Amino acid sequence: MKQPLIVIAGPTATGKTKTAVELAKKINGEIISADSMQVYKYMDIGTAKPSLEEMQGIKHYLIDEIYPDEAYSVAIFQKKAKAYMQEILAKGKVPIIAGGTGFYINALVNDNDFTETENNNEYRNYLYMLAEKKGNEHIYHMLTEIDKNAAQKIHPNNVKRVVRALEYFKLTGDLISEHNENEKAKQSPYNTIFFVLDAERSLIYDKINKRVDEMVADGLVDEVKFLLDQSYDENLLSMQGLGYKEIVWHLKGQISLDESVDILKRDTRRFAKRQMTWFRGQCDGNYINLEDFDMNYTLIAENIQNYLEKYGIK
RNA sequence: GCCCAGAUAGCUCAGUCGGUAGAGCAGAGGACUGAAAAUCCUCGUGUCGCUGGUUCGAUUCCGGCUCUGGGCA
Repeated sequence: MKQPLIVIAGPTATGKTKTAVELAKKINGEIISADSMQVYKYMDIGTAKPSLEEMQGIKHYLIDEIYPDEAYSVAIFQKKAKAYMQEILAKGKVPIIAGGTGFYINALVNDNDFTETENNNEYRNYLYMLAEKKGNEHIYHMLTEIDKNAAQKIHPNNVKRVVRALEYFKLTGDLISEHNENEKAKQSPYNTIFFVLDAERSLIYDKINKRVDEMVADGLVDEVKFLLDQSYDENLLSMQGLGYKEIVWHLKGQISLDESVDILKRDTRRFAKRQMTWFRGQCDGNYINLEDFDMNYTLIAENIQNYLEKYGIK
């Protein structure tokens, strides 16, 4: 019997956190965050991190886990999330995965293999330099010679992925295309029950626009200023998050606050769209339309609970 | 009231020396397997303000009207 795994996903600003908390209260659960930005300490407003009140006494994992200059990745997420799942189960509670980073969720659900390798930033930087100097086609051609199948799937302009494919070969001696195929063919070790929060596009965009305004009113600019004052560099991965890079531009005097807010709204809308594409294409989820429940998260959680009971999961 | 300029894609505008039109932005769709809030790919038909006229044919020329700027009174 496979272990059940409850996932609550959906685009940004749809209320994943609220839903997860309400559900946790009902089924004696604890929440593991699948979010690539809420892991960072000090980054609260811009990541829409739940406050202690909003957590309502439910324990959350992988929130405020690391400092903004520490490394984080799918592999780290997966490793930690798996450990926390066991911890929660050992307590006799139910782990609930909640978050918007689809890539992370997939890695966990499918238990993808991330064999340990050393960091090799030198080679990575070398490849970037090559792309810069000789053009994207140059490193793409290198990939064609090593791993034709991978090259076929990656667009030459997608330098990031071309570099990763080359790097993967350098580090492991294996072809990334083979690795990916093997991982895709794998059966998930879990009995995953996947819920995707959803709503009319215009409604989600509306919520995003409002939420960004609220973030600014709540002191987003000061939060970014604080991070910079703590000498967290603007080039850090964490500082590339939505709401951080845009405000940095403003603080550096490149654009007005209004402009940065408009760009932030737009980029967040685009992000939500990408999330929806991901969930649509990658995940076999049960869609929950917020409007069907009048945005009432207690009702939504109840609905999820009923579903779980119906299928004998909890 | 008079004069001038404009009225074209959701927005800002280009253009058609008369043969029903195109950029940027916004937006839409997709990819993704150790950076993923990242990275990358694809997508442009709209009563050319309304209404008469000239013409084989008008968004394009001419007249009138409406609206919006600016100027003069």
